[in-house]
Amino acid sequence: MAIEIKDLTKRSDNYSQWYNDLVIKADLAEQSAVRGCMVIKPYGYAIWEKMQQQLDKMFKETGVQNAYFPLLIPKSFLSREAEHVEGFAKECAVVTHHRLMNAPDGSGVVVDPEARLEEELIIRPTSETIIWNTYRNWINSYRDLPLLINQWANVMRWEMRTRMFLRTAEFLWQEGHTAHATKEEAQEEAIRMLNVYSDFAEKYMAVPVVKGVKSANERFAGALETYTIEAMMQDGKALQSGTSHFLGQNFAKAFDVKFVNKENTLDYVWATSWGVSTRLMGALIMTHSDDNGLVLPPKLAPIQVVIVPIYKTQDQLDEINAKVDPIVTNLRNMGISVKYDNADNKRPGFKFADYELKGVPVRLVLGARDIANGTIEIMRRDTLEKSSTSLEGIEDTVKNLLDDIQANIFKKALDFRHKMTFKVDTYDEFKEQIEKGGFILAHWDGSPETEERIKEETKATIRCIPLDAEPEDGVDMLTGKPSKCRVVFARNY
RNA sequence: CGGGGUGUAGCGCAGUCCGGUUAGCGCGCCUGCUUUGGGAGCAGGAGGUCCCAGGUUCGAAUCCUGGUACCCCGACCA
Repeated sequence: MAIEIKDLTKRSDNYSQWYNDLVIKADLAEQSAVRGCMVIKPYGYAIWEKMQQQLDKMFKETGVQNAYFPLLIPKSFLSREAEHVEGFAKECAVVTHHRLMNAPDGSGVVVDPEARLEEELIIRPTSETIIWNTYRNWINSYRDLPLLINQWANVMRWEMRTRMFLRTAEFLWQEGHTAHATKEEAQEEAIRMLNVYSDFAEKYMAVPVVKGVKSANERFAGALETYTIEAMMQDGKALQSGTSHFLGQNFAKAFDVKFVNKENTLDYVWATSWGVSTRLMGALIMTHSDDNGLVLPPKLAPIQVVIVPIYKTQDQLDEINAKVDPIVTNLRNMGISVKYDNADNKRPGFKFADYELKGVPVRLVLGARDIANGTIEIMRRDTLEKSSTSLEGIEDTVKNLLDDIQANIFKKALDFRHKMTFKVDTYDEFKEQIEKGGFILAHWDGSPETEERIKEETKATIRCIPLDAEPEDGVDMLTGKPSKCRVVFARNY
């Protein structure tokens, strides 16, 4: 397959264009023919699969099981929970007919007007309603609880403006939906899953996140409490990367899901839902990448090590092949994914640039010069540093380097976030700083009106009230009313 | 739904103002030779409904009318 490689837009010139360019040139995804939708290409999907596998493993370690629910939701389900329908009604795709027919004038195919559905079906924007309608039949007694279910699915939200991975009309995600006997248990579950997400983001994606709780304005439609992990992109904007909701008894009441508790009385169950999406791909790309292309954390890179031979003759290639084969075998036995690219239809310089663009963490280069010296060239993608190292023990060198890169890119991102986080006490300072990007820690009086006004005037919203926020008495920078801790303000994606 | 912009080869574009050879350029693709330690060079070749419909004209990618698609900036949102 031909890959057209041109220079990427520079990050500093136009951050959004750089991002868009990168997604396309690194062969992750492309715009589809369908408005606002995206084709995820094999390389992009391979990264998503690595994410899925790890998340799925982490979910199962907490006792969650996978299941699958229908794509289509009867319209009436959506209106059962008032806030929920209010939150999603404006962005739903609706199925109204079930049949096509040949146009009477022979111009093609038209919708058969006879085939109108009695009740329209909604393409799920999220699955709370259809799942809770199902849970009514699954839950009778406290012995059926907790019910911990996750589904991997696609959902559709008819967004006005879309950006690849960050906001597409259709996206892939997982949504967990749990039912519990007590309020406390459900709240614990919501926090537990938030911690799973933050562990995944920080330990696997190498993306540092702030854990927190959303203000009422930013809360999920139908939730009593929404928890979030917020990451900072390289342009200083925030990206909400995962959410976990404590839903109280709202959905249980809307769908009449009752159980008999230990005291033999009937009660509504307590619920949570939580999800992360292909948006995490956007977070991954925007957090680490540079002007040479993608930088992938070793733990999620589909190819962790690429080996490129340099040769003039077939004899030289044979000799290099013989040296490389055992290295490939040894690395694979260590659980490291390796690509030996000895294709002779591309020159080494092209391969170097191409694998850098694709974010392969470690590159090994072996040529006649190395064979004579018993060395091999090793390059790390995060810093682009090259060095010549002994061929002896190269497997351990690679292993250590992968670990080092994983730690280094996390540290780099965390340092950046610290550098771009500011404490601000006056509204004038706030307005000045928000233009420069970053997270702003400021006091807030807790009222939706104040938040709304700040949003209108500065486009900044409260990303979250950090869970680990230290109590600190202060006053709201706008209203002067008392505040007990600082919250995180930022502009966001 | 407001405000801008663009539809010309697989991709990126010039040409349109001021109508006139066979519609061009770069990248990619195919063939051959030479190359290979940072995105190869040379030679040859293939590839077009100039978004669609109608109009003006001897003649339309170019002018006029209508349509359509997509992109960017806002509002909405993970």
